[in-house]
Amino acid sequence: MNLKQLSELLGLSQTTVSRALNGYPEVNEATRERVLQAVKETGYRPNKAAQRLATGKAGSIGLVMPTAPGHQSDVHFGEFLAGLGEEAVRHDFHFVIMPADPDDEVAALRRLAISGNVDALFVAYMRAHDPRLAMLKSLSMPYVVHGRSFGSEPDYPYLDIDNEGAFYDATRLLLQLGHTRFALMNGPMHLDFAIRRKNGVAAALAERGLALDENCVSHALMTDEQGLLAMEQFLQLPERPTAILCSSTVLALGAIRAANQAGLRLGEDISLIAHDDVLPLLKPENFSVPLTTTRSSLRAAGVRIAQRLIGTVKQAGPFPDQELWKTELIVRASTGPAPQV
Amino acid sequence: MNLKQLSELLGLSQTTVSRALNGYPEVNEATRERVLQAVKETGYRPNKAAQRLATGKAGSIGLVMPTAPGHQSDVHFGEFLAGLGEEAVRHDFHFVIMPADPDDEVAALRRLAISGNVDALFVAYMRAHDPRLAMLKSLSMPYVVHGRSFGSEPDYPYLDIDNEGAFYDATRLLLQLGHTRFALMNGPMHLDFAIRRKNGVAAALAERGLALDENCVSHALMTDEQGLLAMEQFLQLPERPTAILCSSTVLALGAIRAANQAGLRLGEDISLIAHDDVLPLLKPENFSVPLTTTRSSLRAAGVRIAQRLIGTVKQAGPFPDQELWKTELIVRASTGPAPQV
DNA sequence: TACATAATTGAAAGCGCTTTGGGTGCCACT
DNA sequence: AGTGGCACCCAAAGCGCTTTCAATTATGTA
Repeated sequence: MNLKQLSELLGLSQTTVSRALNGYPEVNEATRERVLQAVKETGYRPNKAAQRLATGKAGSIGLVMPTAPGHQSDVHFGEFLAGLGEEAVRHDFHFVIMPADPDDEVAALRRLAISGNVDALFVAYMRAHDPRLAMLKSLSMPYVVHGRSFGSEPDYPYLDIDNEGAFYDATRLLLQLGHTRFALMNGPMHLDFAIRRKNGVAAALAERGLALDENCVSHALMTDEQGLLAMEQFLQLPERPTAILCSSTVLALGAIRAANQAGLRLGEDISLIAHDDVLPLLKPENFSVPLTTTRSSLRAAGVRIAQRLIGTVKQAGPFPDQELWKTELIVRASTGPAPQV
Repeated sequence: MNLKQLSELLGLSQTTVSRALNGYPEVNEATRERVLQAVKETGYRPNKAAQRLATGKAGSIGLVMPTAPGHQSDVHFGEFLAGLGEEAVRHDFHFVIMPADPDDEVAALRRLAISGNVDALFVAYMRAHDPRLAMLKSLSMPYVVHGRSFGSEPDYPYLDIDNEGAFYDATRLLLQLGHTRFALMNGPMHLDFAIRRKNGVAAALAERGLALDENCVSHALMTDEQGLLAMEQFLQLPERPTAILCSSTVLALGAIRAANQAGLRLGEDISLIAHDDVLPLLKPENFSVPLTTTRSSLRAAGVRIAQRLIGTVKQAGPFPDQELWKTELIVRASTGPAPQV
């Protein structure tokens, strides 16, 4: 069933039927009713490809999903997608997800953009000096970046959390508790958030005349195994750290396992603060020793970015171009006074 | 840059350029080279919407993502998606993901199908007597179901794991270890896999003249919190179970926390077998007491389903219509002999 | 040399929709 | 009666591609 058939069925022109469906004012209410009725009975749905071809709009936002045979799926991705979806469903938008090898992301993004399949783009996993920014700017298609790109002029639309502030605050808390030996369990070094978090820690330490020992910094994929490994290394250091900052609750999972295996009590022998993306699977309050965290909901960020993206496509009013969300510092049992030596 | 511009640039007709690009044999190799060269230089990419309109094919597979403000994102979804993506990227396929309220899934699937945006459909989270099956059959669009629908004639294309067999085997193992009091921590009751797993347990117990006490069966969302709750209830039973079967490692996470809090030693006071979807985040071998599991990779299932879907669209068939994968029973430390009373 | 045949290329129709640029009545006002 | 304005409706062009059908040139064959 297509427009032509439907209009013939109704004895109307395609024009009128199309107008009736799209809410144009110049169609008689009675005929509009008739059309709507016929749509219900026939189950007619406009062909999206044709619609897009004719209007240039498709009601879809595009994103690239990094993937490869060895590539681990990322819980954070799913959670963020849930947020995007929650908002998209309200506007009858859908996603076009282009899987792409992580090495091929710029090209994949470009292909996606000029494929004509999407109205707007979303990009995440930002790196320092991210090459995708230049490409996006050249594209004349709305986009929003999740995160920022260290070293690039911040003149692009983004939503980010205050990573530096979060880790600055967390570090200060630990300093106040008397800790002096710190370790940072971070995400991959090239990622923007990792850089900023490290800077936040360093800044807070510097205020007390302390510095972050490079041996006490790990950069790795945010999996529990990497957390375990990193923690094991930290614990073997001659002056082992008593305060651990952790870029994800996933890493914390492994880190805590390592600490337990070493017979250390969390919140007493060793203190830990993790960043919490509010993953439904890993609630810090459910850890056997509830975790002190810096918190910011990834899902909420997804919702907000979808709002901005869809709003821009629909030309529904101006949105702030740059948003920086503060995180909350939530104190639970995994932090305590530095142990007396 | 579109076909017209490109062909003018080359002094060729759109026909020839199109044919050159799509690998038709009747075009001179020299001109094909010339076209390919121009494509490289200009960065031309065909408009997918137009392509789809003209051919009816779009190189995309569609799926519905259940979502709603309160709806928890599901790690399993992300992992499965990673599998689909791994295969899709090899064929330059993409996904169209339609977020939809869980109550609206049939309609959403229908909308997606007739939107003309996708070449094939994938559906998961199958229920007993699933209403989507009838709809899919009426659609004349390729689809593959992940899982099956209990109570429906199995005449649709699916890939499923042998849930009944898995839990039958697991139960038998525990029986052999001398356990007699069993509990099953299952997924939501209406889901197909939950029904079959329960049947598997019941079948194995029946062989020994045992039955599954309804008080020892929980049906809940597969989150760690629900696992905790369910376990707490089991432990309060007058005759508390010594053998726990768990539909997911996520549930097991909570269950184990509850057991620990009750001072029970896993693999000694209480034995547990969980089904392992091979989530990168939750490796059963990394649990403080490594978990005995029935294993089947969700991601591998994603890859395979993508293969079948894409293969069917590309008519690179034929593919088996029904596939039932056996699971592996992997014994680790969370199972031990039943404690002497 | 003449003619069938193969190898290339093009013109134009069509995919299903939106939208521009007219119509056609009908009414109120001069 | 003539004019302008309104409320409705329609024919047809166009979005960017594929594909049918036809035309042109090159290559053999008798």
